Amino acid sequence: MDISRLAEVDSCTWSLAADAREGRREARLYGTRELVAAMDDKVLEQIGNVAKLPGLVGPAMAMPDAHWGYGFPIGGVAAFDPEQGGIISAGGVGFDISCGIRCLRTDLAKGDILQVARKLSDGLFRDIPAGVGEGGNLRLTVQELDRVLEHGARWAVQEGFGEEADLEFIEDHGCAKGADPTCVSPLAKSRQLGEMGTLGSGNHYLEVQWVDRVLDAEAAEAFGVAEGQVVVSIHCGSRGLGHQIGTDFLVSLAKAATRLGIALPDRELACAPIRSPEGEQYFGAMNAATNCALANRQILAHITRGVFRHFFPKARVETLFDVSHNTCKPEEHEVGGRKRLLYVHRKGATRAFGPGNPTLPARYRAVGQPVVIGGSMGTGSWILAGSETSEARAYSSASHGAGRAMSRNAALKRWQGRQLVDQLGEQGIIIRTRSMRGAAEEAPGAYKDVELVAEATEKAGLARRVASLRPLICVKG
DNA sequence: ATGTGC
Repeated sequence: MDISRLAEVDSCTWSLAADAREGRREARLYGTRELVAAMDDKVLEQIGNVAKLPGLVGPAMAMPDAHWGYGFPIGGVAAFDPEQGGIISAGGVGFDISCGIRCLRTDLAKGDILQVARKLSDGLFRDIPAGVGEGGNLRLTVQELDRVLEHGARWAVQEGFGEEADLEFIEDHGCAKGADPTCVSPLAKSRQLGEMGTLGSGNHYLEVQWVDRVLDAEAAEAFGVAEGQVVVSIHCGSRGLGHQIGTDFLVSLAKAATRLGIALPDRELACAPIRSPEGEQYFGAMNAATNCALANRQILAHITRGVFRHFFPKARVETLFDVSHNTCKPEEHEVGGRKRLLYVHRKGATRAFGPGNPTLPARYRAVGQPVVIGGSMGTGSWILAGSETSEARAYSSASHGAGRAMSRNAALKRWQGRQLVDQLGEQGIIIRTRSMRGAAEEAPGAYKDVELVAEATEKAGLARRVASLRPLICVKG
């Protein structure tokens, strides 16, 4: 991107000035000069378009891992005031509603895994349903699914998938408020009846990792992680249900925008006022999809525990945290000296509440919310903590991953899946997948350097680095 | 992201 159009506010903050004639408010990109300059021009165009939407409060923002998405960039954050005509947008949440990462900490050491790595990868690959259209071991009725959509991970725990103690460490304690299954189409529900407890495809994965380096000893202790310790990260979302809701509401919100005379800078930014029938219906459906994703990750965490217990009967496998990456949440934030209720869209961005936030588990409250930056296949990941400055910087938001640097098609031309899997194997990283095409699309080289993203996230004041993770086993969707 | 794509 041509950064000469941007003002350098500080070394990690780049501003596209408001333009009254174009009806555009400020757009802001966070990241080092190198990361922002390497982003596609489309990121600037898209975040500039978001800055034209009604009821925006503060700048439209892009996180350091941002890249081109549908309407909003992935890595986009924007807050809207419902009392000022603020909108809600399906493109601002993303198709995979509440896609996110469940992070489990174990009391195992890297050496324990190395002794059984191949067999453990067999067990995970056998028991974790993964891949396009891959069904799970559950078949629900519509009535049962409605309970999933209302109660989220709580439903899963009640059904015997996991432990009550997991719920404290899930965003919203495992159940998103405002879910309304009656806003979800029969088609969206039917697509999900056989897909609870499945990983999906694309960038989704389950990874067994070890803690390579601790940078913040106090936060690491609060999070219960230490160097050499093994953790498991499960990255997945709301599967067919969330995708169908996104598809359904793009149409419904576009009609609402036309009816209400909202000028859309891009038709992919279909949206409706938060206080409108279509806006409220999308909010109800989106939260239902969030509960689907939270239940999905809860079931997968339970399956993972089962596989680990087979090899390590006494191992502790506890939920460190579960963060969503694709959400729109009503939150109170201080703007101009007063608290305001805002609907914060985070698309490919993590909520990152800072120290002292009363909704955080007591164990983490003093250090801030755990934030997981998921790396690309076979590279590193990071655990961070929400920082004091995150609220003022980005309504308490941070990066969610390495972020793509190259399209899937470009990656397919450049890499071969089998070769990548073999190369990573030589580095001691076991990749298990049913799709070599998917593996090529997910080539590490098609992503930004996660080290640079994590560093920039900290420098930009969005979250501070706690511990880096290195992969041992990766089950790819 | 996706019973991947009209």
